[in-house]
Amino acid sequence: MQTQGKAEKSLTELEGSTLAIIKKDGPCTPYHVRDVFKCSPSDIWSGSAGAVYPLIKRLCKNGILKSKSDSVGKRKRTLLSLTRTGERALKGWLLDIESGAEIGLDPMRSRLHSSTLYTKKELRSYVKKTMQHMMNSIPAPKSKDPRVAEIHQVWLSHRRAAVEEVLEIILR
Amino acid sequence: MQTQGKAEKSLTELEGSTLAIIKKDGPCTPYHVRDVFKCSPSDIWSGSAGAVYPLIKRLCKNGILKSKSDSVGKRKRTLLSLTRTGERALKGWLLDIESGAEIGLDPMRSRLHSSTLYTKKELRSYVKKTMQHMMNSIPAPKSKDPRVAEIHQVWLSHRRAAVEEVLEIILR
DNA sequence: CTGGTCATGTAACCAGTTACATGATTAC
DNA sequence: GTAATCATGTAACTGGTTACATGACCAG
Repeated sequence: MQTQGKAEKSLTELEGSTLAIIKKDGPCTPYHVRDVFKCSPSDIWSGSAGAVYPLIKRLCKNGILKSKSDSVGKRKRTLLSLTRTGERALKGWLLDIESGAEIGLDPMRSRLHSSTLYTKKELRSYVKKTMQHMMNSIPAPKSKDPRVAEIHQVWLSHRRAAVEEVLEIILR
Repeated sequence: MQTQGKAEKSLTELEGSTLAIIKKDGPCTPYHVRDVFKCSPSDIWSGSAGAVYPLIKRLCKNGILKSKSDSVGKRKRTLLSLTRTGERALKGWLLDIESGAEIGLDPMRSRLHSSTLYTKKELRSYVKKTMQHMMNSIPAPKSKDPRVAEIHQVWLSHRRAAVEEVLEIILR
């Protein structure tokens, strides 16, 4: 039983992330939101125009976001911010236990669950190369907050540790 | 430059996982493939009929899978196996470094990148509850191989460790 | 004056979702 | 006999993708 009038179905990951970006980076343009997704370390969200603009239009229509026109010189733009409903929805997303507990998608995990399809040699070499590639080429999300980069590195290290421990189990 | 005649675009995660299932579990039905996805620890793939049957039809048409009719009593079914092309495609997927290095989607990671939107108390409590929920209620993929359950537990523990270390950084 | 960035959007397409529909077989 | 499971599929919908298109502004 919600106290809400409307059905208030909970936000998707893309919607929640979008609201979080807009909340953090103040009134900002859809272009900026796209940019954040484009520079994110995961390639799950391409941040394509065809995804972001319609999404934002939808959120505005649902009263989650409000937009206001602005211009810098002759160049026009739209500044987005959260409505009160939007703030509530974001809070709900941030504190959603079921969703947060979800293990999501990890391509290496999928592959290791099929470890019987590799030879041991193959697997060892594959894991080594892949983890090397990850450490060298997955970019941190760009942020003014210096901790974001640090946190990113911690994530990568833990992922590597997990993969290597699983590899041990498989090979032992 | 491929030695292939056909374009051979690489498999998606769902396609690769599907081939891996069929390869591991011998000639099997689409129904079985669905079942594996339905019981997987991640809810990324629902294993809905509307996803699996068309996917398999597609893979058959592309010469990746071959199907053969079978019946148990009056009940008809289709048994799937990989073609030679399919074996090659699967190998390619299993050994794809770029894809394996991808960090994919992790709902908790997304949220922790927006840690400034929580109060410290809120965040501590959220993480604790969420990790508890994960350890208690994310099912291991069902498999005859006993290591699969063990590996699953290792993954969960590492994920918790990662989340907790990141939390330390945020709160310090 | 050219290339990069800021800025917004659309169109065709694709792959997944939920919900529906059917029917045989097996276990209680 | 009835509920669960095995088995296959479709239809309407949703929400992403790539590719295309336009235009202002700024730095060299």
